[in-house]
Amino acid sequence: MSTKTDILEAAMHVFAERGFRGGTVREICERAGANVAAVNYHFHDKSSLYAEVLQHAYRNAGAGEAMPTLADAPDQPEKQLAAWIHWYVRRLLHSDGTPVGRLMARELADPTEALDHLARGAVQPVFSELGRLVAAVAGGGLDDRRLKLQCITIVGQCLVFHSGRAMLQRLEPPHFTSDDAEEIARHITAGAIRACDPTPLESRR
Amino acid sequence: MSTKTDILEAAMHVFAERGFRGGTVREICERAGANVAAVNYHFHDKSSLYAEVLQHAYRNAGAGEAMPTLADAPDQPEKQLAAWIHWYVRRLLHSDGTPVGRLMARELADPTEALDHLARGAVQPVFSELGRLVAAVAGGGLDDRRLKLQCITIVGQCLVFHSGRAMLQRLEPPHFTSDDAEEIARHITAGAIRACDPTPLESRR
Amino acid sequence: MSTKTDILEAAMHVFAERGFRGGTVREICERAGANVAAVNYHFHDKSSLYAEVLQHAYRNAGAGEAMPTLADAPDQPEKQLAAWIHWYVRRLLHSDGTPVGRLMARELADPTEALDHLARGAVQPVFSELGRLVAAVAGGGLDDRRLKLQCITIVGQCLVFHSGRAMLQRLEPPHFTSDDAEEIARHITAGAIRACDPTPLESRR
Amino acid sequence: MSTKTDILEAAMHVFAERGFRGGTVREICERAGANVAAVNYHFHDKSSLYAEVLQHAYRNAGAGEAMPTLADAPDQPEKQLAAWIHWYVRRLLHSDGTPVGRLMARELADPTEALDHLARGAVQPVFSELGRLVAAVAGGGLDDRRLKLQCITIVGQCLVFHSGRAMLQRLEPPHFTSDDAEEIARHITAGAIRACDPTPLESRR
DNA sequence: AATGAATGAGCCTTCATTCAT
DNA sequence: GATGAATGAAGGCTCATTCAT
Repeated sequence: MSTKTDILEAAMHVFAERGFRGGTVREICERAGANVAAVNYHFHDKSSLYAEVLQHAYRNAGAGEAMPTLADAPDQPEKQLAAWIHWYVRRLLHSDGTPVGRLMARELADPTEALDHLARGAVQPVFSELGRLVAAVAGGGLDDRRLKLQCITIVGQCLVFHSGRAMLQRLEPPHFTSDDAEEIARHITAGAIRACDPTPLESRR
Repeated sequence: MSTKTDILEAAMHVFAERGFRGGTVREICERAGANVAAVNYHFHDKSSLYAEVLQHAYRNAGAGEAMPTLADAPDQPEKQLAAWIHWYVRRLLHSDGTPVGRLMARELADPTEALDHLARGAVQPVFSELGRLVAAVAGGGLDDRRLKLQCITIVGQCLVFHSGRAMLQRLEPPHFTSDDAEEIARHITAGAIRACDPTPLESRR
Repeated sequence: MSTKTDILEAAMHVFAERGFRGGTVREICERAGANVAAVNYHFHDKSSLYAEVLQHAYRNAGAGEAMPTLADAPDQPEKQLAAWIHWYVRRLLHSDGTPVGRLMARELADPTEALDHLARGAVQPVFSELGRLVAAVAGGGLDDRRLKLQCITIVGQCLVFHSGRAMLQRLEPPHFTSDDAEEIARHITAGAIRACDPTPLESRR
Repeated sequence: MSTKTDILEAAMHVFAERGFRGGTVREICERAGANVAAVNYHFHDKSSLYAEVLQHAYRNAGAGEAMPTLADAPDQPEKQLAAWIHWYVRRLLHSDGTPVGRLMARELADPTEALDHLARGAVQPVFSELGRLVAAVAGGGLDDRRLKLQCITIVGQCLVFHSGRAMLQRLEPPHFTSDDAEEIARHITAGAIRACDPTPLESRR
């Protein structure tokens, strides 16, 4: 049983680094210390292996740290939202263990059927929790549509530091790295809390 | 001269649909009605063709509309920032004809050397203009680092509606489409302008 | 294991007939009854296959007979030198089976990196033995430089009957063939022994 | 008419350096400052160009220095033979102008129909002269067959320093170069004169 | 349960040649 | 007389997959 797991682990890294097409069965098997035919033997297909890799990666993704929820401190929504954003940014930038981020980015650029499972299984709960937190911070001042917009833009602000990494490195010589996770999180949190202020823009003047 | 353009156009679509590795020279040439050797003759390389496709796509993306700049109305920075964001979101979501978005997403997920040229040549000026606009709106109230953070998060909020498209479709049944460009742009603009307010968060309470 | 040998054998003939550039992997594999990918699998490269072919051919050339050495009869250097020359000429002209001669001639006319290996691995020991024989016949009467000159010219006299074959056929209607190996060897030997005589040319008159 | 000559000249060098198969029409035309189609326009074929190149090369080959003949000094055959050998070695090693030697070596390793013309037109007269010189030195002491053997081995000794160049460089660190032409020629001459001595080998002891 | 050998499809590229101008 | 654009055939190589063991 060790061989199968070894291949899964090796494939995760290879696919993350080179993509589905770029990663070769030979490299995966070499890295796993297995035979070239092992992939076809254990997973029938390169595609099937890839699907299992995505599942495996997502299952092991949240292993590191528990997601902060509103339920943890129902009376301190702003603090919890800040904690959530910080947690999310850290998760994106510190890709120490499993390279979920890269796999995810590739999957978004070139969706396969594996994305469906991921959406429902792994992303949905995280996104729902963000919805609850934002709603609590806004205190009911946002309708459903604006609430969703707000959640998406928060996620977008976090994601850009990961998915736009390659471009940022080429754009801003003193670009942001994983060391700046806290600064980034504070910036996004501040913007998010202000945006939840139901007061219309004009009346603030 | 038509053959070269035909190949460029065909390659743009093929690369957008299948990626650099997945797209084959044969398919490109077939689509362009040219010989397999034509790519080599006109572009020397598959890689070089890809690089030119990226440049071509990015340049022709905003071909319809000129980018709003601060210089167009120096005394109305907020209006110009709003215009810029609207322009940028529209550009991302209305990919009529040229599939810039997919090309860029793929390139970011799996950078090739073509990204270097693109960053310096085409992206930098757009990003710089955003910096000028945000600085003007903030009225000097932001230091350099916070200015950059703000620019990146604005771009991130726009991008997520495009790059996260595949996920949003699977997450929110009434998801946002290109028809909602204006609503999205308004939301992002509002947040951006509030974030430029130099008043500390606490004092507003 | 048969496939690998089959390919080696087929490649030897194809390369001998068409040269390294002219011989195609496809033709080799067809001749060996193997798949096109077999070359890559067993030899990694067309070049590597070529290198192995050269070694294989040179090694199997003298397979029938062992090279005569001075050590075989230390007190009869002239007889051993004669034997060596006879052996060498026969080896060149009787290319039964392995076409070493053509391979070598091509390689010399258009050296590849395979020549380096060949020189150090296979040719050096043969040439060194000739040096020992000539030195013994000369009885110490030749300095190092003249010794080397003598060895090279002996080899040259043998080689010309093979490498110049194509020209000799066109020059001398009753040209020399492999049947004349013994006569040729005797002629060269006689010249070589006279040349080893340390007496200056003039004093013999 | 300049273009045609330019191509001929360029092709001569390219073919000498890379061989017939290795040299590309494109490189030749580039070097000649002509269009890619020029070769086919002026010579119809790559093969036809090659044939004309060989002819051209041989015609210009002896341009440098006149061949020493017996007729120049009928009473000093040894001196003339020495001069002839020296002339021949120099011609082989000093490939300053036209690279005839390399073209010839390639042609020998892989004969085309062009070799027939060369044999009769350029090589035959040179070889015949050598025959006359050797016969004169031997003073009638050699039968026809031994005479021919002797001529061939003389040529072989000269040739090996050119055709075996690549191997000699890899075999003897202080190998012989074109600077050593005179030393080489003296060595070969000495051997040749001794070999012409009709006295049987045994009687010299 | 697992493997080393072997396969066939397909890819990028090169090259001599042709053709309209 | 000469050329730039375009072609088609072929070549080396890679890769996922299969098969006998």
